[in-house]
Amino acid sequence: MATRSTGRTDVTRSAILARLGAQGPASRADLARALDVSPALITQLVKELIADGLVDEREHSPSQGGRPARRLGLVSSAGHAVGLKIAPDHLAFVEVELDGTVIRSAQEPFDASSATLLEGLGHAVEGFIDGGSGVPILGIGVAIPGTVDAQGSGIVDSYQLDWNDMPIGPTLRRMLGLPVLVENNVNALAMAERLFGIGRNHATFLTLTIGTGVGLGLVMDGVVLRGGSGGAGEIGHVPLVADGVLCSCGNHGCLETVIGQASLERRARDAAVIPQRAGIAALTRAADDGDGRAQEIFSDAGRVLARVLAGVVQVFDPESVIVLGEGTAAWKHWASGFEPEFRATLLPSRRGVPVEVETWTDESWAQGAAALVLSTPFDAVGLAGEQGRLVRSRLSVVPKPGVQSHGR
Amino acid sequence: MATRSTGRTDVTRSAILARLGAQGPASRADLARALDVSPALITQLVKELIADGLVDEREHSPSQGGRPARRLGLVSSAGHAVGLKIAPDHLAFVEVELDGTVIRSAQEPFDASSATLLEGLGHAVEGFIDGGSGVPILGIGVAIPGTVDAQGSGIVDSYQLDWNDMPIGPTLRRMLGLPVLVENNVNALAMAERLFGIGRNHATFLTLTIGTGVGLGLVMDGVVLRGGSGGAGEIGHVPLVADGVLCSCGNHGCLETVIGQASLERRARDAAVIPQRAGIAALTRAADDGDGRAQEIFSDAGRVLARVLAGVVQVFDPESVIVLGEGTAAWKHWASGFEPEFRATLLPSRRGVPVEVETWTDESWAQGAAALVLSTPFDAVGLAGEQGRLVRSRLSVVPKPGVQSHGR
DNA sequence: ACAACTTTGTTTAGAACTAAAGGAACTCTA
DNA sequence: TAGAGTTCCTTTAGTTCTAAACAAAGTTGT
Repeated sequence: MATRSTGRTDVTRSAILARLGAQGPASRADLARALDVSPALITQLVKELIADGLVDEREHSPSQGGRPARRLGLVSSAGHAVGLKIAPDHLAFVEVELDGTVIRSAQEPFDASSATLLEGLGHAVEGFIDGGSGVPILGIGVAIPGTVDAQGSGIVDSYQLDWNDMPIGPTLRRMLGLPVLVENNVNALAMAERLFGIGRNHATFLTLTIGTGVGLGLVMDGVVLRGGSGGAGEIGHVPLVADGVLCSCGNHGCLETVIGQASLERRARDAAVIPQRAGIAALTRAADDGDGRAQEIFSDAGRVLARVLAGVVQVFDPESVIVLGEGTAAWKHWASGFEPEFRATLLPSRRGVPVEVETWTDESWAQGAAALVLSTPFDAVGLAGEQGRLVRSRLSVVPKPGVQSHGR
Repeated sequence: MATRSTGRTDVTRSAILARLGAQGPASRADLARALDVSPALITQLVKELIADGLVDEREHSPSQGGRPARRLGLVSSAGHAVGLKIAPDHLAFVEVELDGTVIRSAQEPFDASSATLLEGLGHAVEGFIDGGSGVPILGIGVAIPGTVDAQGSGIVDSYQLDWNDMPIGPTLRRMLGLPVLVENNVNALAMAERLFGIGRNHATFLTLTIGTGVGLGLVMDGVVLRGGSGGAGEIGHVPLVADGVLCSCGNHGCLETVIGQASLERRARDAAVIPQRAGIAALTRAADDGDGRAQEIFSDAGRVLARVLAGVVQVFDPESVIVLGEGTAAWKHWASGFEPEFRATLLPSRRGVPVEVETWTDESWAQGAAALVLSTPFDAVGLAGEQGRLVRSRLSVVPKPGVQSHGR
């Protein structure tokens, strides 16, 4: 859609902030090149940003053969973002600085099927924010396992949560008076990866998330692809085995029925590799301890995944694949099956595609959610639309540290 | 990467022209909405465009409840584009108007392995242009079966043509003094589809091309995706059969070895459905004439294709799939296997994805190539880069009809 | 037939941005 | 140690675009 143009809001001011936050300190000249604007504009905007207390001048970087650059850094405490991950039985919160570093985090039980879940959710977020540092909150990012309406207003369909047209975005917006960005959890994670993770160095990559299921995030030319109806990346339901096991989606033989967590656990239990009541953690432990049968379960899954993912890499042509999720704890066991099969199945010209594993923590999902907020100043027009503009304006208006003004 | 902004060249002037060309006449208000600029700007730029003879005012459209709109139309003869398709043994040319209509076309034998192929190519294009209508040529689009360097300068690698780092773009640019845009043929076709075909009504869709092989074009949010190294859409080499038939790519059991033209022909010959020396055309005729064995060969292929394509649709979430290529002549036979399998394999929420067949002519490939030129004013910064800017400037400078000035 | 409403198109002041030219601060070469 | 070359940053004048207010040309309701 003939991408936008000038004027209206100060997109570039925010782009500078986002760039400094995401990529670390940089000189004015660096910024001009990176954002593809004239040095003149950077000079002028940086002057304002310094006056506003959002940016400060740091040390000189060594000369590159000419006048040495004066590096600029983000005053990362100038604004914070909150990330929220919604799971069927609990909520996970984080508060992060502009550069993505986690300030604090929390977990809380939650009942996604409760009749009063919307109020409960709102109060939980209020509670988390109130316990905060006093630094103004720019917005709330919410990661959900499911799909969001295309307009990005935050109305959620989720099979896992058993939600249908659930107005998460509108409700939180009304209760909190803050910008709220709702997105599929896998896409949110891809966004975080692009801003703060390995993806920082690639414009076009795939994120593969291994958890209870498998998911795919598609990032092309620096943009997270959402598909026609916000449902891109559903690799878990790629058809694999004709007339295979019945999948939760109603079809038979989806990838998830073969290499999903439940499938691995069942296989392990049937083979008595782990006790009947044990789960994936026990299986991972067994493999770590050298149990050959446990290792084989993972490497078999790796081989299957390899062929499917090779197909996607063939079609999508990414520079890199990044592996994420709770399941990465067992990745080294997956890899023994995955790696040889993956390489052997790729076109010769793609065979060098790196597969990198990102370190995973309990807070990673919520961190991904927070990245939704921090990413908004980045898109010129922006998926984020109205909410993105609100985040931008809050960022620009942020007062000198000290005074707070959340809500409103 | 923080999409660009204002200034520099008159991007929007060209966007107006492209929009009018691609979507037909529209009012000023329509244009403002479509291009996401202010009505004020449209008023001003249209004034200039009318003065330049590139746009004219047409009839009034009926009122929508307020002041009726005065529609604007492109003076489509204001500039032409040339499209060139390169095949191993021949070249196909078309000259099109700004709205994509074909003015004239030509074919010419060609030897892609000749030592003097570059000069030959240049002279062939010169010959075609010189035989033209006298309307200024905005640029040359070249569609090749292979990959182009990421910078878009037009250096080609092609297995089919047996080319390695072949400087098609630089050579033609030097010989002709015109903007030259080189792109993979499948991607060029996707671009044409987006500008002038069924894809006009969808922002996010797949094009499936069936010819000697199968190819995929990915269009998301109106942009043709090229992948990290310009090789996106290689569905022909998705791994399908473990330890299957050896493929030209060096791997075994690629999709192409199962449903590629050569494979169908072999199967038909082995079963004596067609004579030993006959090809796909004979097989199609047999199926058309009611030969059940021929029909089954196609429907079997359709079933296989359905499962692979369902996987891609799962991952990519397009609004629509468009089928193109010489092979569409037999699509109704493919479809009897494809349709039921495709629907049954998709997620319930995707099951309604339309699969539409575009009408196909001998000139379609070259028309796709020409669309490369006509699309350049559309991208804000643009894949097209330098060449796109040149096309834009030629479009703006186009004189009142009459005077010509190609080269230089 | 008149006001109220809607949509289209135009004008004007001002914001966002660029290009071009030049000053500032350093390195390299002779 | 002087000049030539680089890279970084700033200033100035001018372009592209927006926002806001308004004029134009219709439809609809009473």
